[in-house]
Amino acid sequence: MQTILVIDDDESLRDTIAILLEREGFRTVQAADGKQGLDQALIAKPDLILVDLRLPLISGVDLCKRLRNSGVATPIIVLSAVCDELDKVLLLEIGADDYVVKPFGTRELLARIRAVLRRSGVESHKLTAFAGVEVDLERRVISRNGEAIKFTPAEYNLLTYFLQNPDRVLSRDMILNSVWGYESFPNTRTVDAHVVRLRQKLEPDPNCPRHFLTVHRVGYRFLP
Amino acid sequence: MQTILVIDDDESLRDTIAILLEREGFRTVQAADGKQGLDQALIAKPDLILVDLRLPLISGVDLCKRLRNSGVATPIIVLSAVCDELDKVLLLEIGADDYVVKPFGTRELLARIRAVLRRSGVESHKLTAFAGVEVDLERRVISRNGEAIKFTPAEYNLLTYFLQNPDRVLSRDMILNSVWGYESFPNTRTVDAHVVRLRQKLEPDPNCPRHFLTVHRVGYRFLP
DNA sequence: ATCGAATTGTAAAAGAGTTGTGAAATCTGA
DNA sequence: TCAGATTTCACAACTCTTTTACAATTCGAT
Repeated sequence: MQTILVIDDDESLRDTIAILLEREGFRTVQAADGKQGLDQALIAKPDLILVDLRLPLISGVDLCKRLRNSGVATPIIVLSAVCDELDKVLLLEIGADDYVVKPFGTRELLARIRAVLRRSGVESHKLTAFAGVEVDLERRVISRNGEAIKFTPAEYNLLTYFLQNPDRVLSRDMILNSVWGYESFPNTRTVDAHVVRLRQKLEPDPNCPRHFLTVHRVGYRFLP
Repeated sequence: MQTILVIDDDESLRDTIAILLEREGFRTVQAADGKQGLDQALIAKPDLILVDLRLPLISGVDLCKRLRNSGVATPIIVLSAVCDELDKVLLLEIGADDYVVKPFGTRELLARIRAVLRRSGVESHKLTAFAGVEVDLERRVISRNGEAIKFTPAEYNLLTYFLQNPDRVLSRDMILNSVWGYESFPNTRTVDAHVVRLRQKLEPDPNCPRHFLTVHRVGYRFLP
């Protein structure tokens, strides 16, 4: 769960934003002035900071500067009541990632938060299975040499199971239990059928598998 | 020359604003109630609308909703006598661009009008969903090749959710939670029904979707 | 080495489940 | 009450999964 720090001296706006964010599954921390904000930014270690430009004690601009100077890389979105005071160049210089002009729509705010989080987040949830083949768990996309390959749900589940258990001998029963669950009871041959399809889609030469190996009389083994 | 429609039941206030605006080089059109206002908004095609919240016949809130629902993207500034009745989030959800609390200074009003006009002009808040289709989050207007398309609230919400989560696999449950909220429990087929309508309205060929893709046994994925 | 029983590879058929969609039922706000 | 929006339903169309059948392979015992 991601935490967002909201720094604004307008309590009702803070609450509105907090409710909105919590409804969307974020955790929120609030601060009413720049000093509190700075403290919370360091203590609560939020994933993103929403900060008003005009703040008591320490202004939003100073807050950004100080955070950046202490090596805090948390993404920051600046809120501002006045369009004109938003010197975009300045904002970027002090290390803000985006800005929103008040009054703003909830959807706009959410969209910007998501965009910034996505940009700043650990760029990509990509996982390299083996030479040329990548699996993007978040997007549920599998690609070879950059080109997406279509997988059915069962194939996808089986592949990710192999990925999570590389280099181990996996019996058909283990595979059935882990991938198909305890509530369905397919034939063990089902596993074979799916492995065949994984090989056809992913092995450079499906006739001579180098990654999805058979372990005779036991099951299979995945070698990255 | 830019035209501004002023909707307020207080005739002397209307006149004051009109004189002020005309002195600044705007053309003005007036309306005394919500019904007239709606008519004028459609007939006079103003560049901006100033509207009081409390109006005879049709309230300011309804007026906004109706305009946005009929695909009118004209920027709207809401006037209100009471600060408290200004639920800012609500205002933005119904598609207002800014608000001014009565009594207001002429300088403030002019500044806000200019700011809104500037924003709505060049730096529009339009977001390109995909080829030919634009979504204006701020005004809740969706258009294809410049022509507005009517969307019901549920359709609009679903679309913006897709827009905010491009290229990700979204399960029906995720969609229900995010778009419908935790308090209603519609059937998962409801999602399908709405996706169908999005496709009918937005896909070049609804029979062969290129943007609203099905992820079998999981949900959907939006591809810009 | 060779045989044969067991195991695995594989295409294709059969089966199960999912999605698309129009229409009906239900809900909701004016 | 009515109109529009939303949700549910029913069934067709479709995709995916599982099974099946048979060929190919493995491997231990002759």
